[in-house]
Amino acid sequence: MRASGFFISTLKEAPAEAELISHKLMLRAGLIRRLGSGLYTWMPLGLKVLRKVENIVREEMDAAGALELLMPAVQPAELWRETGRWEVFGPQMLKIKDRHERDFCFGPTHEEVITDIARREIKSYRQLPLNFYQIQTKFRDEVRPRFGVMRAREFVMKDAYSFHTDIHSLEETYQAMHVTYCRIFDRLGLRFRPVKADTGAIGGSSSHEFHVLADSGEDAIAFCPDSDYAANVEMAESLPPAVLREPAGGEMRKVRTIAQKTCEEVAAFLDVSIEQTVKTLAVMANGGMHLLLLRGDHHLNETKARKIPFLSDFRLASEEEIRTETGCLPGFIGPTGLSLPVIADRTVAAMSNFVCGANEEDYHLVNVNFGRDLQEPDHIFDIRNVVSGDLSPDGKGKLEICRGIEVGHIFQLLTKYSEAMKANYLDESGQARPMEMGCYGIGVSRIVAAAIEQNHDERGIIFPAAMAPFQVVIIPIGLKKNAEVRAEAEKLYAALSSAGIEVLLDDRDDRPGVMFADMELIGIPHRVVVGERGLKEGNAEYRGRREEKSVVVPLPEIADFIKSKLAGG
RNA sequence: CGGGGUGUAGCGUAGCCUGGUAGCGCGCCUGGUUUGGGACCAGGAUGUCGGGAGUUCAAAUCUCUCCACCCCGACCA
Repeated sequence: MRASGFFISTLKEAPAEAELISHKLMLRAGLIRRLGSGLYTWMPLGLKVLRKVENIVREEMDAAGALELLMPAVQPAELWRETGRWEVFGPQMLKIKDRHERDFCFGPTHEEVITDIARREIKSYRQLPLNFYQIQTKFRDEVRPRFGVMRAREFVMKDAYSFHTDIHSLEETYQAMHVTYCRIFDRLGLRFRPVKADTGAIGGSSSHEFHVLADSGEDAIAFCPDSDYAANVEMAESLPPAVLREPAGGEMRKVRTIAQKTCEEVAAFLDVSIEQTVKTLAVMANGGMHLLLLRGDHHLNETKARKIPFLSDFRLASEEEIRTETGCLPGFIGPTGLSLPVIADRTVAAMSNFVCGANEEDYHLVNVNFGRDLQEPDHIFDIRNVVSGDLSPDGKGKLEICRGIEVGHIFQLLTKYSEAMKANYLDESGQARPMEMGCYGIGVSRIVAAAIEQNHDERGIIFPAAMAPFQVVIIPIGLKKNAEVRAEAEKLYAALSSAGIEVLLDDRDDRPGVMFADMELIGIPHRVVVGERGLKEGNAEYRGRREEKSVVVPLPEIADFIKSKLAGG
């Protein structure tokens, strides 16, 4: 490709709307342009990158025996009413009406459609297992689209759905998809980690998310450096402390803590560590107030709390409710002297001589102990997020926390959809049985942003080879002025092109600095400069995108030199 | 949806408090000189100052209202 016949549209300054580095770079490099909130055009350059990702996904899915099809983006409401998700999915679904006032949606996902296909087409156990996939545009009316294509409303997704006679077969495909996903992300050159995930509203048993590791990731991941344990922080269990509760020390005392409301403030004010403090959260659930106890530096995990039957409908109590029940303000409440049910986190249950609110404005209690100053907690549960340094649930070390961008998610749906939609097959004995199902998603467009998030420097994008729009750029210096430069650049361009290498000839005849800066911003992995200076000695210059210095290569060798670089040399 | 903020040329922005003929950098166009890290000189084009209403002799500036976008939070197969 010649730059003069292509469309390169770079920006020196990033539009103010972009916050995240990948978003800024994608706009500056001219990969994408925004049309509206969460709506992006993939420009020719960006589309090349997107297609690279799609093709790798396609190749690996095909290799794993999955079959590509393409379902409609627009789906009739009837299907969604069958599974009850027309209402359940909520405002995230873009609902539309056709000219006959019939309800449709722009598909946010395709379980209903594929299950409809399955029930029509699959009759016999002899046809199973099957795994269908598509690469297609989805629309989810996100509460808050942000970060460019990272969390856009319209986006490209690969979604696969498998059908089985039994759970054993489902497990096999699930494992095969797990392996396939690892191969895909490996080929894309990404640093990633599969993590155990909450199965969420979609239901089913097992579920893994695949996260690209990046500081800007939206999800927190707890992982154990000494094993392959990794889980979404929402999901990771915090084990009870390994040490037993220490014996009670001095008398409980009431201390004045004027205007010191948060545990941080109280700890600093009393000059004790925050690990000695207990925070009390008042929640309304099951028709009454409950107190949740957490160590001062820990955070409530709502998902875990909701799994406790009598807290499933909890919400934080209002200031008014707290005042009525405890007689004081939030910030000074504590578990002593109240006849409200107390649910202690496992860590709190093992604490002694702690600091907590006194249920009196501007006062806290110190040296508080269960069994002495108040009764033992009514319930002990794991209700907090794990933090760095916690014991790994697999018993193999301590957890660390990192951030990740979710680029893949695999689920075992079991018969949730096949039962709702009567997708049955006949088994060996002629019995109708619901198919077991699995579902496997990859956020294709998001991968591009995630890759940039993970691979960039102050000059711009550094594309992994597998998704670079071009592998090599030839930059001639003085193209119009110097016939020899032109001839040699063309010769090299022809040689690399005919070798099937994706090469860009920057024939814009701009100043060298402009061409260098553009190509570095765009992130082309390999660069060859052909200029008067080198030609005098019969040389071209090569520089890798990650390298600081150029190397001089004799002209007759440059094509082979590039080929060996592309081969990984 | 709650809280905060922004909207001025393609991009980045000044001006707004204290009302008086809209400015700068980059980009773009023309001509010339340049050509190894985002050139220089000369000339030029581009603005319903987000929309509407109001106050005023006069509104980018003050008031009201609507819209769009961004940030934080809640949400997220």
